[in-house]
Order: sequence, then structure tokens, then C-alpha cells
Amino acid sequence: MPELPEVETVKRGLAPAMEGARIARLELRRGDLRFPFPDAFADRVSGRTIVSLGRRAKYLLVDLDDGNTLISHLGMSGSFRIEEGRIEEGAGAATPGEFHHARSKDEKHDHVVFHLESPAGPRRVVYNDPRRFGFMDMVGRADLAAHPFFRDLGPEPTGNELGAAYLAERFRDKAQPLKSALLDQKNIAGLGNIYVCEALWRAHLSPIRAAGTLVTAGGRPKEQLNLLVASIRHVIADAIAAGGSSLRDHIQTDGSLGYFQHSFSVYDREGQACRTPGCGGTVARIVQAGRSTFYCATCQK
DNA sequence: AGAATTACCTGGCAGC
DNA sequence: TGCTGCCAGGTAATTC
Repeated sequence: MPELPEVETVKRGLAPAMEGARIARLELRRGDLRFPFPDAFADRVSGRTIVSLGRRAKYLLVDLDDGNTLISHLGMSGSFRIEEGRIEEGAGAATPGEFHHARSKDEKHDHVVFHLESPAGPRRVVYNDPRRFGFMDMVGRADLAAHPFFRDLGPEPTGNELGAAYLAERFRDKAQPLKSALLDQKNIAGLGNIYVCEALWRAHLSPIRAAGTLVTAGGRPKEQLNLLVASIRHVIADAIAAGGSSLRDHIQTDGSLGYFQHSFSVYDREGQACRTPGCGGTVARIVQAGRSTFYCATCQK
């Protein structure tokens, strides 16, 4: 479930293999993911050298040497894996049958292959996406901010642009529940279901509460809004740190949650004890806008 | 116009 | 056991 911290982790995992490498060939194994690939996509990418990798919200950005940026969104089941050269030789020799079966099942959802040339040798970076909620596009670097995917995005939760004054402006007079308001990428870019639940728990704020109640009549942020901003920043930073820590052991490019999934306080903990010290409440699951919300009604008000 | 709902996908799993 | 049906969730399209 790639939200901002997972995409950041993917970017860091891919960067050593991709930055500076030449894409000898981009192989598309189908005509679309969630959306069709852009016109002549493979031809425009093949032969280019990768200048650098970046990230905006939940989008992975691949800057190419011709001034274009390849945009990749992992949807909810997208992942990248790196295959070194000469992988076929001796691979899976102990149980060739099972190995082949496992590989072929997985390969069914290998939709895009970057065939790379680099000083370290040939590599393949493979994009796999069973549910095909992901998508790719390409745009000139200078036009990135105006691209429909990026045009309306709010600030990054890790940057200076996100502050209580900014959110007060966005939330003022809003009856919309905090859960929905934080999930809206126009307000803050990069938060998903998991980290919204976690941030609200850290701030002791109910997901049902109207966003406008965190703003004074004069349009100033209440103290609770300052706490919410701090909670968002901390939960994202902690998650990135946890994803990054697993990079020490192996290159984690699969968009999974790293070690942070063991640190959930409310997400997927329905019926379990609230972890707020002295609270004694129980984590509940409700549905908001068709999605699960986990929270503690005892300490989140 | 803005907010709420549904569509898009498939694997995994609970329940029978 | 094999089937059904539901659930996961980010974004776009559609409806309200």
C-alpha cells in the first residue's frame, strides 16, 4: 500500500541501480496499466540516460537526459524489483520446477521492464502490478507542475510549506470530517488511509470531527491544529526512517511497509487496546467515505 | 462548486 | 473442498 513513505523508500532503493544508467530498452508487455501508456512511450524512453530519481506526493519521478520526466504511480499493488545481469545462470537449480512455477505466476503481472546498461553491468528493473491501479506518463520537466496529476496537489507533509496557518486556511468553515480532509491530496499531498489514521491518533483527534472545528472564528489555527501538523510530520518521518532502516539489509523496492507496520497504533488493530498511555480504550473500526477508519473513541475527541 | 459515491483491478481469505 | 463474496485502497469519473 504505497503511501508517501513507501514511495520514498522505493525511490531510495532504486536510485543506486538507476541513476546514471542508460535505458537500453523500455519493454512494455501490455498497452496500458490503469491508463494507456503515452504515445510512443517505449521509443521515447529507450536510449535515454537517467539523470536522477525524485518523488512528489506518491509519484516516483525519473528525470531523463532529454529534459523529460517519466512519472510512475504505484497505485496500490505496484512494485519494482531489480534483477542483476546473468540471473538465469544457476538460479533456482535446487528446485527448478517450483522455482519456475513461482516465477511464471509472478511474471504474469510484470508489465514494464527497464533494460539498463551501467558501469556495474546490465540490469533489469521490473515493474509488477497485479491490480494495475498504477500508471505511468511522461512530461517535460518544466511542465511537471502544470500536469493534471500535479496541478492541484497540496504541499508535502515533510516540507516547510505545511503549517498550521496553511491548514487553518484550508479547513476554515469546513464541515468535512478530518479523515476526509486529510485524505484529500489538494490539502496535503502524500497521506493515505494508514497514515491519516495514525496521525489523528497521535494528535488525539477524532476522524469524525469537522475540520473547521480546529480553526477559530477569526480564522486562526487552534492549538489542536498545531498538534495535528506536528503529528503528521512525525508519523511520516518515522515511517520513512523505518522503511529506510530495512535498506541496510536488502534493497527494498517493493512498496511494502518496511518495519513501520509493526509500529501501527490504530491501523488494522480493531478490538485491541489503545496504546495511548492511561487511556484504557479499545480501537474501533468505522467506515468513512467507503473506507476503513481505525481510531480510539476514548482518547480521540 | 464542492462533496460524496462509484469504477477500476486482482489476490487473499472468511464462511459455508 | 470448492465455491461465493467481500475486502484492501489511490485516483478519476460520475453523481448528487
